[in-house]
Amino acid sequence: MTLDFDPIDEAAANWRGAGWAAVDAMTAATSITRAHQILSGRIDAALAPVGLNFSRFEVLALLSFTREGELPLGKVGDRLQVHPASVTNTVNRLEADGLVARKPHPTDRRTTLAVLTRAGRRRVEQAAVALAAIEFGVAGLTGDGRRAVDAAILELRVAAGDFVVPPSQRR
Amino acid sequence: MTLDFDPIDEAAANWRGAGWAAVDAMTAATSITRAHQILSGRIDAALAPVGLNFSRFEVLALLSFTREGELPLGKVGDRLQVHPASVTNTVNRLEADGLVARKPHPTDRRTTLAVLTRAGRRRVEQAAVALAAIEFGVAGLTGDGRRAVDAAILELRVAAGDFVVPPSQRR
DNA sequence: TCCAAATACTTTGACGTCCAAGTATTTGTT
DNA sequence: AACAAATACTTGGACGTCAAAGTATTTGGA
Repeated sequence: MTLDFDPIDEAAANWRGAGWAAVDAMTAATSITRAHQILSGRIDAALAPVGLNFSRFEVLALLSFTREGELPLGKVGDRLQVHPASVTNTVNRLEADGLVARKPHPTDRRTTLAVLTRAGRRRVEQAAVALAAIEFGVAGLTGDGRRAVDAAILELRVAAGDFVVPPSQRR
Repeated sequence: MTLDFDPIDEAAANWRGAGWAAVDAMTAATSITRAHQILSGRIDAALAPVGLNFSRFEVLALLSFTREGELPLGKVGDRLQVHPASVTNTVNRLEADGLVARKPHPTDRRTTLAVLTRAGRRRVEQAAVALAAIEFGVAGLTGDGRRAVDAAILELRVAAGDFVVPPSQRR
């Protein structure tokens, strides 16, 4: 079911017709929402044969970048910006698949570490290859388009307080 | 917990360090994913006091743009690009709140129409005001940024086959 | 030293999404 | 006319997300 008109253009026309405000903001928000839908569909499809989904992959990748291949669950949530309950859930499933193990923190007994297993490391490599092969779902975006998206969204993320730009490297 | 570095830059550096491919594609995909997270959080927060969430709002808005305030459920799914099961679910809830009613299609008994109620029409107006007030969550994006996002994502949507540009209006 | 507050994680429950399968009805062919 | 295929929607199940509440442990005063 492919439409023969741009549904976002159509929505914008409807909003104007109804006299509703912030039409340009609406189209930007809708575009981003739809882009996310497209990407996440493609990414999960590419990861399914490898036995992962995007959240699980993100956790494995993050662990693989650390020196020891381990990180407290809380840090994982902070880095990936996901809710603690989601981290628990994701790590449960990774653990059930033997890709990660839980290990007590050596000095703080409140804390649990997620440790990448041998199998987890192999798996994340496969997944990275699979994702690169589909260009992370952004096939269809030119280099310029990708840079434009990165730059525009950087504004949004900074405004949302995702991170503080240190005074030394403001652009 | 605000980081003092850009987690996406950090991820890009890690990917390069690991020798993984398609780093620019990865950052574009991650940016879009994060932008979606930010927007959907803000939008749902703005709609909660009105008693809606974004999916429900989208259905009401779509109905409000039609001449009769009604549409077959299938059309709703096509326009909003959501799964039929999600439409059923969303309409169930809207119906439970008295914002929409189901009505049999006059000639095709397979088809069910969703009809906007008086209350539904009032509610969608309130919601539109609430969303305009927060600029659909894109506060932080300049006009240029919004246009850049729209244009770039348009490429992506066309490439994904969201709609076919009629030969008469190719740009 | 003691204890309230903060921190770290898990559990439970409400919702949202999708897929796959099931029911009802209509369409298109033979 | 008969019936297989397509269409429209619903149902049930698997998963993902978040919020709120619960448990355990550590921290930071008084």
